[in-house]
Amino acid sequence: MINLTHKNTLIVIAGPTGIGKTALAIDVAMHFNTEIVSADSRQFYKELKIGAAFPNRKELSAVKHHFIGNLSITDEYNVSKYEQDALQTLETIFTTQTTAVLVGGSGLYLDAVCKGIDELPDPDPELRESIKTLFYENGITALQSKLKLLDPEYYNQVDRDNPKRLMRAIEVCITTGKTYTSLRLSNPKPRDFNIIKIGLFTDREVMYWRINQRTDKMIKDGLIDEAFSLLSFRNYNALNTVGYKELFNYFDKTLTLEEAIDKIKINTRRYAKRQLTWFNKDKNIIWIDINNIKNIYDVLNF
RNA sequence: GGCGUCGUAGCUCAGUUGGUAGAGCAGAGGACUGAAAAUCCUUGUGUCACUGGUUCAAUUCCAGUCGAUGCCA
Repeated sequence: MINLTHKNTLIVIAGPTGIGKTALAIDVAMHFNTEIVSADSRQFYKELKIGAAFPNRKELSAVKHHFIGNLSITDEYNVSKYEQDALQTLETIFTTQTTAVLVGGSGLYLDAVCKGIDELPDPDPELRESIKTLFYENGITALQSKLKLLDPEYYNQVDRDNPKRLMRAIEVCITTGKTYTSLRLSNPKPRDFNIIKIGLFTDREVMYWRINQRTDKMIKDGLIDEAFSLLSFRNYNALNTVGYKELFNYFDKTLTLEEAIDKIKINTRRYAKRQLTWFNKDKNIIWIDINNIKNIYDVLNF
């Protein structure tokens, strides 16, 4: 049992994909008669209903959800915008409620709400293009030597073979005229609500079995048609997503349908593992076995 | 039934002119600040099918057995 002050409370529900976060969030939100804020970086996009495992119609009508299908795949969006949007939504919810539910599998997005992220510039599309061009034409070593000049300290810390991170750091240095290191403070921002973090887990075997089942169900529910209808948008970041990229390869005939489905399962498992790596680092998470899910109300009995 | 080919890591296979073996994939672990379902890093001991024989030494050569597969009947 957790002793809380008079402040409002945010109940965070985290965990790997397919573990049952959606159903639990709805249960908890109904219990507290409140609303749900989603922190799933793919459920934002209204075109990804099947592949991003949207809550179904019944679930959506049972509890008010925020950030489900609120964007289009062609929209530009990022964690920083999400942080602002989510905080504003929470503020609104807290005008009438003392409790709110935040649920999702995107660790970075969850953290953005819970502790904020540093003040950094949004990407400048033109600059980003030119840095990409540098990379495509001259390779990773060009990025490395550029970053070494701009921010030797960060250069010594980054995973230097990771083009995305090198590019972002270079981009920040150029647009601000400062080093990325000097801006990357990792200072948690104070929030004026209490946070209780719940993590859902189960045996690895069961988790993988659930993922496989869910993938097969998505296919049955029409994932192939959904992906096919989005084929012409494949270059948008929102479609660099498990479930779609593999089916695009099937449409390209570089994979058979069976291979594509297997690949979706494999990539989903890996995604789940990466999520666990992220969440396991967070010592504030109270872990609950999905077989004893009702225990959550002992934890939340405040 | 005869002849041939194959049987090595969870899977697909490489290799050892005889000194007990290595890739890809899968799996495992990790990182993570405006692309995050993204991106990146680390990680390979297994009765070399079984039983005998030759040999200082066999997964490797020989014989037999079993299993797979192809061709002929």
